[in-house]
Amino acid sequence: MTTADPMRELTRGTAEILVESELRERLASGRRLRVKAGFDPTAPDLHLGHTVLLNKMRQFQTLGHEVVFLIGDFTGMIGDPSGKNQTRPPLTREEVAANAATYAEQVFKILDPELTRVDFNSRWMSKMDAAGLIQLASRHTVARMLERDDFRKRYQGGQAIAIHEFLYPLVQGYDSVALRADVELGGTDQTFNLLVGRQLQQAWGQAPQVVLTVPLLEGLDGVNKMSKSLGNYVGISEPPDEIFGKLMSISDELMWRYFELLSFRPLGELEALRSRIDGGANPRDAKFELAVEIVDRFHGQGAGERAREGFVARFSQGIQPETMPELELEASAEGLAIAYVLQQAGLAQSTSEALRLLAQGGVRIDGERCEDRARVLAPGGSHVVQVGKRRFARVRLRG
RNA sequence: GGAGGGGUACCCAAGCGGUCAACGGGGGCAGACUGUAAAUCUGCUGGCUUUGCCUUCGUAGGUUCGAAUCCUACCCCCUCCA
Repeated sequence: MTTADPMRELTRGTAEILVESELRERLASGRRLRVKAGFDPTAPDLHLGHTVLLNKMRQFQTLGHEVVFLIGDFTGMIGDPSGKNQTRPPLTREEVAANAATYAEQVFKILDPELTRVDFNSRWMSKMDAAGLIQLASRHTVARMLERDDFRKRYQGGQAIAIHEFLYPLVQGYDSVALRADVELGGTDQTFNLLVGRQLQQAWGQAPQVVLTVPLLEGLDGVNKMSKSLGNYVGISEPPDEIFGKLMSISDELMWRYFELLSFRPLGELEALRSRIDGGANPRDAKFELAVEIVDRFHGQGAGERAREGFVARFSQGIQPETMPELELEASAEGLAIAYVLQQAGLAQSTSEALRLLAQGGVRIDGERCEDRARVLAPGGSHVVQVGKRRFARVRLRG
């Protein structure tokens, strides 16, 4: 990343920068900027989609700016009953602390701990009294609140909007006032809230923060946003082989999107890589580079290369992986039916499904395809069972 | 308050007394082809002690030899009128 034109990298993969000229001015001032991003205090289990924002924070750190990782514990301790989350139970102080620790563990694989300030908005919000809150509320209008898409739809649709729901954007915006933020980062779904911050800062006589939003990362299917519930995600705590394998399964098109949003490699390098592929090089090798980089990031230097070697051995040469889930089953004298074993190993949801997989040739035992639904594994043995191309388990039969 | 339409497997959506574990599409899984790509093609897609049995079509009852299909009550959703 060159310091010659930081804007080029900072603009990379952004959805919107409001206002871009202001960002240029602040960067040009040479001042160390305070960059803020807010996070839910609920238990985090981060996937690559979340890291798009973290990567952007990291870029600012690399350029020498101060990054504030703000945990919205104040609202979390009250409990937010709004919107879809019908009843989100309030978090205790201990839970917030525990979640913050979990965040730190994951987040510092990307962010530089030395340059990150972890803060909690309860630090100032818990001190604000009713008068202060009303004063805060007086700085914003109902009409502007109703500009927010979901509020507007609910209002027009005759659905209830509780007063306190208006207070959340205000609190979030006030965080920027309290921190005197120069820049706030967030997902595109946060645009409205981030803009409230701008407005409130002006009301408090501060220069309004620059708002920079990043897009929601597409999941492995390349269509929907990455989310745990859709199952199209790569968790940053997953084992190296898993992360590597998942990344290898994405389409070539999506690969470039991931390079843009997830890779730390400078844009110039990516352009060079792209032209090599356009010139006829195997896109798979580019995908290797992406996967190695990502695995290294979360499992340490060298882990990516080991995952790549394992991957090549397994899929290009058909060798079994070294590590796989293991389990031990109690077997009777006559042994255990293969369908039952598959189900117990978690390779099939039910014995019916296991039988279907057998019929379709999707099952291998110790590397040999098995289509015999009546196959029985004898007690005392140990076998590697496999479903499809990438799901394995080592099963020992006690008996 | 009145009139009408609808609730079917992960999602959409047929079926309207037996041949329905339920057409078709999507999604998912497996196979072929590959670069474990994509696209394409093929098969599968409720459960089980699996050549048979058990449980599913909003909920609870009922009619019938037999119901997702008919009847009754109830719950929920949508549209129109007031």
